[in-house]
Amino acid sequence: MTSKDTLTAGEERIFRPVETKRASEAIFEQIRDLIAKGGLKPGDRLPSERNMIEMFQRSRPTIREALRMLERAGYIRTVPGSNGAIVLPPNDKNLENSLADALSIGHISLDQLAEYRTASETVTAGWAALRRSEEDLRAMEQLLERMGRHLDDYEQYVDMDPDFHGLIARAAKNTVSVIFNRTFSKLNRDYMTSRMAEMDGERQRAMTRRVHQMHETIFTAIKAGDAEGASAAMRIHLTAFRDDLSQTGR
Amino acid sequence: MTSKDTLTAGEERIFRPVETKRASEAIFEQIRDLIAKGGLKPGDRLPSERNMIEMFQRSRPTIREALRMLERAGYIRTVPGSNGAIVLPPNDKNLENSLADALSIGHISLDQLAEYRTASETVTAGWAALRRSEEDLRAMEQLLERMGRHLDDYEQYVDMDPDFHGLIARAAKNTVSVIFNRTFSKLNRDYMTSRMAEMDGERQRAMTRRVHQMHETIFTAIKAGDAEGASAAMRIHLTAFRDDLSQTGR
DNA sequence: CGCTCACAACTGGTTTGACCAGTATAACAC
DNA sequence: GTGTTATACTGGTCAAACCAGTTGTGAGCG
Repeated sequence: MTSKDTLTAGEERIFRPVETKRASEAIFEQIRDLIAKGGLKPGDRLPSERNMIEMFQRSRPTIREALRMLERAGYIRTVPGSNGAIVLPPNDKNLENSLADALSIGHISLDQLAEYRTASETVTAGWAALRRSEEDLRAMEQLLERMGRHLDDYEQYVDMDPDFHGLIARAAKNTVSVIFNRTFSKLNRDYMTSRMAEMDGERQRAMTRRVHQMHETIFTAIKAGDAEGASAAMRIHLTAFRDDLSQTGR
Repeated sequence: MTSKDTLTAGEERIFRPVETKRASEAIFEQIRDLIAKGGLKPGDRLPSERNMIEMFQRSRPTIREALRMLERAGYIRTVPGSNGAIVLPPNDKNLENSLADALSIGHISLDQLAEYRTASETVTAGWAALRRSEEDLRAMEQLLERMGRHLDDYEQYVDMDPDFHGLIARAAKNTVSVIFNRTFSKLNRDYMTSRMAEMDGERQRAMTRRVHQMHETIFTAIKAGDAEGASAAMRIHLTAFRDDLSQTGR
């Protein structure tokens, strides 16, 4: 307050942080956006570094910094000698990895993850009931039938579980659901199998059957176009499943 | 099959891919591991680039490539002039960036994103109503009051909107919600402002007021511990908001 | 003595030009 | 045809330099 007319620190929220672009950052964004918008499809090649020098009017180290960023973000892969970096297919590995990182660092607890997953897939199941195509239904029915043949082999069954949930996400016609679903599935899977391995055979079989029945219920609701029912069934399924697992002790 | 004793292409999964390390990659891993293992804590500074030249016995461009990767991965932040890159606290931008990247690379339409966001924040609002602390309520109330003073300046208002939703996510006590919320806000923001900029002043003000009223409603429900009400209000808010924006034409 | 201010010694951002070890391709010999 | 070999690329790396900005320091002022 005693300062003349200079702004002091600790100011109100009048200013937004100014983003001073690094050249490499700008190049990164340009290429990233082009890929995201489909201007560059998976398998396509970027120009060679020396060609990009002319295109971006920037030096090679600068361009290389941008390439390293793109690489880290999972957009491209560069191999020496081979002409130009290759655009990678959309891949959730990065997402899954960073989520896994956050998990291991301990910022996200398994409980919170499970809770969010339950909510997410509950909604997704509802959408699936409204939007599933005949093709979706066929795929689910087929998978369910296959899963039904493995009721006594929980490992096999658990292996296929993510696929079933994945089909639902696909049927929901929302890409965000699909991506998150895959991430959740992957993160939960190890946990799931290890917990089930602790059970005795009797319990494993009982649980597998319970799970399968819920899957059938969910499928029936989705087939009937019953969004409410599908959501409810999914919520019960995931909640019950969580309880089942946590009962195993610890 | 007819080849003598040489291995043909398309071989089985006998070999693991050999990883020929780039120098910058090796440096990246060294620093990343040091940070992950706690050898470098958030707030610490890396040595200056020129110092690292001697430590790693590598040239500056090489070291800079490693720094760009670390930056992209969310481990550090570099500011010009300031001595040495700063180690960031885990989880912060890291996850959001890879989430945003993964979302944008997956060719996700804004519609789908908005739909999922609506569902996600609806659930989150419900949790917030059940779990908000006094501190959470105070923060929301304060922010709402400040926002109420900018009803005629939609730019300012829109700027604070993500903060409000962020507070709700925080109150929901689910880290996944917080992270996703931030990601959604980030992705929606540019879109939002550009759409509102197309409106005439009258409409902007009317809309800002409508939005503010919904914010108040949501807050009231959360304060009252009314999960159903909070969820419902949030759903209405986001849905109405989407409709408002899409009316703008195109 | 304490404060201010200018200057030097940094910092990160960028460029240039060069070299190396590989790869792809096309011309060549067979 | 097939096999070989140049050659002209590619990415990976280095060195030295410049700029614009920050930080730290110390001289000089009050």
